[in-house]
Amino acid sequence: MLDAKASVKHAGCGVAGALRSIPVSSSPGLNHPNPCDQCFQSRSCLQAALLRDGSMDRGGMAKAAIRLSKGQRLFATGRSLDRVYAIRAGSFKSVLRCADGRQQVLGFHVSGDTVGLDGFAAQLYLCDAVATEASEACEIDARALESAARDHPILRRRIQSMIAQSMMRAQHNLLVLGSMQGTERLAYFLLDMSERYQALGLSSREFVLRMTRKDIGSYLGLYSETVSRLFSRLEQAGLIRMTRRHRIQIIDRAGLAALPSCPSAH
Amino acid sequence: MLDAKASVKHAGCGVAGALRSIPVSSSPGLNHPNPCDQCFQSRSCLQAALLRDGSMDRGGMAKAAIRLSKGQRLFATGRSLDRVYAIRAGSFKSVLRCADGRQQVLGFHVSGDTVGLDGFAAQLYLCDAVATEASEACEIDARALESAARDHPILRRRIQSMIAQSMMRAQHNLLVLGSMQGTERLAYFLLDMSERYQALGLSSREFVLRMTRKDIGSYLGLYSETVSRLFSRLEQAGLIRMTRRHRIQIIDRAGLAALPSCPSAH
DNA sequence: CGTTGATTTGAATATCCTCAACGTGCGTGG
DNA sequence: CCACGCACGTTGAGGATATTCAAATCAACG
Repeated sequence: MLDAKASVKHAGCGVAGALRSIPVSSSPGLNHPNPCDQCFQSRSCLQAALLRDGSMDRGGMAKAAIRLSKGQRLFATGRSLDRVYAIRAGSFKSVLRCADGRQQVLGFHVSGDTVGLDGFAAQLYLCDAVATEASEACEIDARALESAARDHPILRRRIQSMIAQSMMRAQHNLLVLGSMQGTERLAYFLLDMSERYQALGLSSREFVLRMTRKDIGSYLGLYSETVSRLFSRLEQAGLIRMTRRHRIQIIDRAGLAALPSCPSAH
Repeated sequence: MLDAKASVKHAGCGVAGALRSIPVSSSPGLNHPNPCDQCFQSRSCLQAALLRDGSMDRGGMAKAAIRLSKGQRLFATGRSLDRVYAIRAGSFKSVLRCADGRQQVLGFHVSGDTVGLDGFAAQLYLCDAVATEASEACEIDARALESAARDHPILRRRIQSMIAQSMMRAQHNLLVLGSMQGTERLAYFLLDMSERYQALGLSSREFVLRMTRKDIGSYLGLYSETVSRLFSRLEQAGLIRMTRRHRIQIIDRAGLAALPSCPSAH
């Protein structure tokens, strides 16, 4: 059922895959871009739960959706968590903000992801969620979700599974920042994004990175100039190709996965 | 009630304090080294919950305690989570293990801490817990705990609060690894440990680090040689004093907190 | 009291940061 | 529609920081 070794992986071993390998959930996220009859019946996805709950009517998904332009925040660190959000279109970043102005990008989120769940236990948003392009998200009332989860074990386990994913992702990223060097971190990032786009039914070989070099840098613990240089180096090595700066084509997936890795890694 | 800015801090601002500032919990951990009548009455601590539950009798805490020698594991990554552990004596490290042998120390735990809770949502241990010295831990049955939590809102919120703490700690450490340089990371580590010992009623000014330089290095994303050099530099700067290599004395707390910080930090 | 593993220190090197200049693409408004 | 401004991205050079390999020192333990 569960391969202990497979549940913790790293660049090239498939992060998204590993995160998905915890029991319970078979699909990448709780949300379908379009809620389907099947999930409505099984009450296994967030939309279905809310439909049941009456807080959102069947055909009226769009009514509950919020539109955000680039740079707008979905929620802010420290605020009381009253809603979580299902991303319907576009993309977001999670940002941890320090009192002294320092920032750390904790993650990126695309259509189908749910954001805010990492603060579910704390009942507080643990970070800011900022749109990295014009985006659309669907509000989900946290109380309604909690009560729906109480009644429906499947939904409850799904939510648990998603919270667990954010925990595992955070811990895995600690490994990335703590024991990989720049090139490897970037490769890990690209392969991770590739897998996530694939999980969305999009191409895993070619995709557009919606975030800035600076955001990638923050996420990977590097400066934007370094990120830029590493992109160039990967391109020169024939592992990727870039067009118009944000469109990435992965040429040699295996090459990315098997970069000159740190020998001992601390 | 809650200061949003205070809930995310960094080196020198008091990590442990920040982590404690989430609502619900007033004390640093769920466990008292010695369960008291008060907490038995309020059913607000783990021991009390288990006493109530009958899985552990009042005076018999020691009977349920496990003794581990240095290097032994309390649990292993990927295993099904059936127990969490309250540390009664000694200290542990959490280690994330990669399929390729790479390791990352995720955190250190001392007496009074509870380990394993980060995997509660996943129902899997997300990391290894390894004793860094001869230690003693108290088994807590996860099912019993869950059912006790169902009946007692106070206990439930305590557990939620502890899970939230491990999430916040992981995310905060991402900021440390992602946007601080070596000296600052080490200072952050020392101040964090200092606060944690203080929370235990021990001296915050002088304490013994039970882990190796290599473990500290892994935790901070540095090599053990670098850690050693940074210790020496802090000592030469008059900020700390070291005796017998592991006993640390903090001379100038403010100086540690206000190190030449990264100007822009990505 | 000697062995062993951990720690410290040194020197050379690699990596990454920093500052600076320049190029590119995008959106705005003329 | 084009020109302009502006934010973002790329590239270069030099310097700071951390790694790597090597050797010496220290402390704990049998």
